[in-house]
Amino acid sequence: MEDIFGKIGTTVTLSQKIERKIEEAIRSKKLPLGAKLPSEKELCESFAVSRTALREALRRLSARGLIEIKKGSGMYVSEIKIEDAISSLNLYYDLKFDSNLISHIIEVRYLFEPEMARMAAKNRAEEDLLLLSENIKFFKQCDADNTQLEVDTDNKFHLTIAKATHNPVIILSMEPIYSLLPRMRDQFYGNLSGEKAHTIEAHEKIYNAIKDQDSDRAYFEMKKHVDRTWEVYKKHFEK
Amino acid sequence: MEDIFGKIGTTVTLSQKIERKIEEAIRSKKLPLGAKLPSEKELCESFAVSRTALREALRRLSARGLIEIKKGSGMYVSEIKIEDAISSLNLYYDLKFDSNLISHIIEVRYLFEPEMARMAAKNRAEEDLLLLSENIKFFKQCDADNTQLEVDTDNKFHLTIAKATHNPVIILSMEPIYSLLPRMRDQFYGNLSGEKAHTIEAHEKIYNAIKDQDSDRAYFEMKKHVDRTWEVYKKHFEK
DNA sequence: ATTAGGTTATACGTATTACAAATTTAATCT
DNA sequence: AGATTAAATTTGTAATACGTATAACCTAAT
Repeated sequence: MEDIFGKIGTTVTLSQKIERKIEEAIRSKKLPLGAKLPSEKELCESFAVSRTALREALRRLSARGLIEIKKGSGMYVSEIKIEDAISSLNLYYDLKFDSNLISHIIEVRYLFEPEMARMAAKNRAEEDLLLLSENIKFFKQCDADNTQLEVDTDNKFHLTIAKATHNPVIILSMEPIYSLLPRMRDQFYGNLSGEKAHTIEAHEKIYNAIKDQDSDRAYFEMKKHVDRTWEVYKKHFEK
Repeated sequence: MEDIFGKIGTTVTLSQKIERKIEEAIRSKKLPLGAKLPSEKELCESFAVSRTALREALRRLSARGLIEIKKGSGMYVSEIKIEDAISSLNLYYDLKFDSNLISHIIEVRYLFEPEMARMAAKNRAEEDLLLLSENIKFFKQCDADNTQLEVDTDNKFHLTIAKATHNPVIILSMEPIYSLLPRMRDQFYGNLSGEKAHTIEAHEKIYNAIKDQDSDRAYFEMKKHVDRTWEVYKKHFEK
């Protein structure tokens, strides 16, 4: 097929082209982490573009976390922070947030948390145990009227277990999900108050299994726990 | 705590302030999805800033996928695409990619895929079955020399199962992981050739279980499959 | 009445120039 | 040598101008 009349007006703007070029240099490690980019003036000359177009490209790159711009100093290749990596995902969930998404999130927890507890039992460090036990203690003496704090503490318990897997991929994958749970508080966690005693007991059993590095028991106890949470959720949702 | 000597030179640039203001308007739905933003000229007047600062803010927002800018037409609140949401995560993984990350990814698959197969068996549609069966057929008649294609096809099989759960949260969480697997091809999947017969058999068993909506069998067959993959990986890695 | 064609107003893309503000570097002084 | 000051460098903001894409409107020919 001859490409005589191929597209001309692809409307890929100049600043986007510049953005891609610099991004490619970073991805290919030609610009290693922490490296200082040439100044705006030099880059303008290299690319033969105006400062306007160049700067708009740089703004995009900094918005995505690839570079850090320091006034008066220069521009540096930045290590993408975890917050940057998941902020887009968080924003996505934030805008898509509705009851449908809630049930999907509950479902994911129901599905994955037992396996995560299993891995946490294998890989947990002393530090994780400390965090978990402190969390339980705090949860116990938590003001019963402060539902919000209770739910957040509960949520943190589960997130701590995710982190105790010491698998960064799991942590990154699950973090956006847990950061969404506080938003679900008002939606249905209101009737959690009657569950407090059970929650404490369940958390303690899970904690002990993880402490003993008993993977199967950690799995089993967590499964029991999320199964019950699931029931509570369903019951509440039927109203 | 008195904030007498709080930071002054936080160097929050003007364009960042503008960015936040517009972002907040979008998050709070004051600017609903698809809404047309005021023109640059009007926004400049509203915020009382120069076009330069405003445009740099807009570039950031568009880089993050919150708005879409159409030359000659205007700027519109954009539905954040899934690709936008996970592109940051992909970039993060891309830059962090090393043998350590590989083993963590394998571990995550090992951990979650059986449960995902279980859910897929429950929720799969006819369309999913078609995709899976076509994938298996394609894999069978795949040129044995073309390792790359084989691995990608294998990868796609598992991604299709993730999608067959019909849980968008799972899909979003797992997509970045699967998009990383092709990069692992050259690292260790080279010795997969001897596994082709087994892989086909395993995939068929998994497919049949999902087709029959036999959740437990889907879980079991998938677990057997990933366990073996794990063994192959470990064996290869010991070399 | 419909449609092809052109006109015009609007809106975003790029370029240029100028100056402000923060930082770094170099020079100067003690 | 160390501290202080001055100069140079670098990014941030502003203002103006022109290019180019889009959409709405108008006109004339079919």
